[in-house]
Amino acid sequence: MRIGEFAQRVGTTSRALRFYESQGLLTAHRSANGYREYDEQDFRLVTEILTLQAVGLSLDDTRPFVECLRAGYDRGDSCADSIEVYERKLAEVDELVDRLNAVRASLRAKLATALARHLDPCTVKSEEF
Amino acid sequence: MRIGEFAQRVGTTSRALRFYESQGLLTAHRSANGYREYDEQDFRLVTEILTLQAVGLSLDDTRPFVECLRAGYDRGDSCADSIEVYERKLAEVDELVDRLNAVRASLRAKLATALARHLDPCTVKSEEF
DNA sequence: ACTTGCCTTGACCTCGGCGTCAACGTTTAC
DNA sequence: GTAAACGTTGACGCCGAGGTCAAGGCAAGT
Repeated sequence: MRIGEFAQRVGTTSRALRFYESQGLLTAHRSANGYREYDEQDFRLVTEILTLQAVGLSLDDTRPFVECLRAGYDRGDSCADSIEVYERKLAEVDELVDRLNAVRASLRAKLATALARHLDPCTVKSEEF
Repeated sequence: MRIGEFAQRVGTTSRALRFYESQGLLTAHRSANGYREYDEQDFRLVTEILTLQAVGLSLDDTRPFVECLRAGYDRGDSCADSIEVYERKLAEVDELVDRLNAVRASLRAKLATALARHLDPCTVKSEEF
């Protein structure tokens, strides 16, 4: 199958597929005229990439999963490197959520104080922050 | 005070100050030789910018706050536009936290499944995902 | 006079993940 | 035969918030 139809079936664009290839994630076969040809295996690789991106992994983070599939495992996360990425990413997300919760609290406090001051500019003056 | 010392005192860099000026957030006075001069008012403006950036506001989002201060209010969030930014940003953060929590759950599930499979490849086979 | 250290503007670099365009070759339908 | 609709590579654009030169102007100490 050629790149355009393949891209549509797998749910991405030709440009993205060429980009993944330029990053070394894919290695497309070429037909006689130089056109890229994609098969079932490529479908699994690209699906893995897109699924992982959807949960926030960077392209580079998907590399171990893709290599794991290419090594013959039936799942991208059957290899130790992939597990490590899961764990690292999970820690990153945890930390980000914590930071964002702090930010949220801070924003709520600022908003509440500003609104209070807006409603009653005199009584709130000296106790803020 | 000139830009270098001012930057150091307020806790940023000369480059950042020039950038804020290029974005229309600051309007520095110039001394006879063309050097920028900063005063107490600038200190308050820049402090406001940095404080808001620290809680995740974009530079552009700090604009209403800065304008509010320049309009003579003693707080950057004394104006309606600033309050709106608080509310919008708070909603954004809320949504982001929700999304990240979903991502975290998904990652945890993937990790748990992959680890289980790793430990015991046979029993887990048909119940995953 | 000379060096050092500040200042000025302008312009390009960074990062991720492609989008978009240019200029050209191939396949396919009419 | 020819035009539409594919494909190819290469190169530049985008987003935010500045970093990092480069080339030159000023001020001050020795």
